[in-house]
Amino acid sequence: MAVTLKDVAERAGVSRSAVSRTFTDGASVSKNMRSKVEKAAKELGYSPNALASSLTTGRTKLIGLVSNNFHNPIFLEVFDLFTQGLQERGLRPLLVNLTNETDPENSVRMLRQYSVDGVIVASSTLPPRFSRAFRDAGVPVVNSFGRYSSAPEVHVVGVDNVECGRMAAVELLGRGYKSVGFLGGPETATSTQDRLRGFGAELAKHPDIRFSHSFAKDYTFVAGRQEMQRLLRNNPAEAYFCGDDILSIGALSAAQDAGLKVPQDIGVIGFNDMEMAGWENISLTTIRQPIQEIINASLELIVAMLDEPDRHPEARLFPCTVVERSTLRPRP
Amino acid sequence: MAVTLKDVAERAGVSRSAVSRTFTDGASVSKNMRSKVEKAAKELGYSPNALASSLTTGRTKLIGLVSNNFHNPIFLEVFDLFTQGLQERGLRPLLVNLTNETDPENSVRMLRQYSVDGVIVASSTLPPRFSRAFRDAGVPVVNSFGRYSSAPEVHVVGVDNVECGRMAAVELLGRGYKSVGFLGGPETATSTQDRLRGFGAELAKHPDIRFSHSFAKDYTFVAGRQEMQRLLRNNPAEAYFCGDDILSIGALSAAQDAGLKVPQDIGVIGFNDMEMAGWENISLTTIRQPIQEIINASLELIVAMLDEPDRHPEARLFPCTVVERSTLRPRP
DNA sequence: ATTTTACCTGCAACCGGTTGCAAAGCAAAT
DNA sequence: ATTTGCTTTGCAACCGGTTGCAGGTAAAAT
Repeated sequence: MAVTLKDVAERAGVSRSAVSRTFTDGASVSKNMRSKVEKAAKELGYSPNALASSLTTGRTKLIGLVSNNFHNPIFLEVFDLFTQGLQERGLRPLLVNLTNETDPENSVRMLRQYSVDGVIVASSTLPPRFSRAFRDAGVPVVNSFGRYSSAPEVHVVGVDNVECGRMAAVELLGRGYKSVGFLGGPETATSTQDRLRGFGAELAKHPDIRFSHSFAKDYTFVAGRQEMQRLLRNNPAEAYFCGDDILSIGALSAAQDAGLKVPQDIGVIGFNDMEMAGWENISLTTIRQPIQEIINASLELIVAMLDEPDRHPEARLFPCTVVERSTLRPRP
Repeated sequence: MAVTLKDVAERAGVSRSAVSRTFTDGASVSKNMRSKVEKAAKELGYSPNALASSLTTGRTKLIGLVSNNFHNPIFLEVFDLFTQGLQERGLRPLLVNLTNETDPENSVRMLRQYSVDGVIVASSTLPPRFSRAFRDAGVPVVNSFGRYSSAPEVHVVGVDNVECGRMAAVELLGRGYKSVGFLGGPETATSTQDRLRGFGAELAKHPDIRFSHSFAKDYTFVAGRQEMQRLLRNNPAEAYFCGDDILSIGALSAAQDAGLKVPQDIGVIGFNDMEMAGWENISLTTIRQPIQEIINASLELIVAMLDEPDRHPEARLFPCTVVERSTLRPRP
């Protein structure tokens, strides 16, 4: 069916090695030989079998792209950028959906069967034991959007969530809100914990400000809306820092239904700056996470690890910025 | 590094073939042998290399998941369902991002290098020459969300867009709108053309109804908003059938900015029924595309083609349904 | 006890490439 | 003309599995 090395070799009247060499760069082939082989290859429509070559080279150029986050539109952007970035570098993403998967062993096996050269874990909610399991299996790992740790076990690329929490607090304080709330994502997500910590730390400097916090069940519209509805029933704060933009939009919807005007009656600041946040009918003030930079750095790291698998784990953190739109009242 | 068949064979004191056979089902192995091998395998942490075995079996269990649509949140659902479905069937998705790719040859080469067993083209906007190129390369193809044709060149799974256009028209007429518009996606997309055709065909039966049509540049919020802004400047229709939900939301945002009340002053019906359409702050009346069914059928077809590559191409179409929410006025 | 049958197992070749090694080719240097 | 040194080429072994075939073994049939 498919045309192989041998076919090309026979057609060109040369050895199989010669054909192989013309298709691996850095190999020593004469001009003459190369053109002969290329001619034959073109005539037959040959393209080398990456899987077969991986057997001897030990490189598949396959990268596991692992996530459990298939409900947050921001991850569509993430997948887009990752797949394009990998393609540009001659790598191919093998997508692994870890929704409902709790056993790291299982996913490790799945990826090892395909001898991936590396794994990118793109998730802020996947427990660290997954990344660890990949690392223990000897596969290079980068955890994108993962938790920063001063002694990272695997490469981590993302933002400093503690700092982001602080930033949100500063922003709210700067606008003169006297009572603020943290409406976080799932309490178990480390990103949530970290942001709350930063948020709380900043507010601790201002004991006159009333400060409360609570958590939504997931990073979803419904969860954000429900939690805000609950909050509104009982002496709500003047402004909330929400766990992400989707939660914010849910919260805004609850506020709107309650007849509250934004930003006059209640303020909201989100997190991520997903595309939707900029839509005119939403116009969410939010903290922008530099996705493109995070992804570029992740790709850079994973590529670097291909040559240097035992590279010492590092954390690369990028600063976030406040994107002002219409859901916080102006500074006094 | 990795533990191989040979290692297990040596440890168990048996031949390599024996090990191979215990891991391929349907092979003839005695109970005794099996337990010996499994013991050794477990002790060494062996799992077979799928790529190596693909060399002889001709099966990689890799399926190319090809799309150019990384900006429409509905596709996150699509990817979610496809990846889960493939995983459940023991297949792995190799994701290919065809954004900005115009040359089918190139993508064929990419997938052939990895000897994918099949390709799922998940896109309503990718030109048919891509699917055709895969088919010509001898790779089983299913085109999901593709255009229905009475003589399909490849397997197509989706909806009857002509019928959907008709359905939208019936719905608008039923609500007593006297002037209606079609605000389509890119004119070049076949799905757009088909829906317009169905929409127009139904309206042709009602010459008293004013009917106009125009196209947005992409299936995006911005494009929908812009096009609606343009329409509003010049004697707009009473209700519009938009190319998809994202366009609808953009259009609604323009209407809202113009001070129009929905559904009193203007009506909108969308297409897809993406998650967001159900959000309370959007509450879009729309035509639901049965995504889950489309994806299940696509998976069924691709799996069937693995055993029967020359299966005659067929089209599987699913009926759409109107999901009533709040953007069309009630029936008289 | 002998033959038949069914089931297991190992050998060795093969899948489609890669690569170390040695021989061959060639040009420059002596 | 011979030597030297570099480049090019083919041979053959190998990567990690699979599989047709033949020989071996044990159970069933005679």
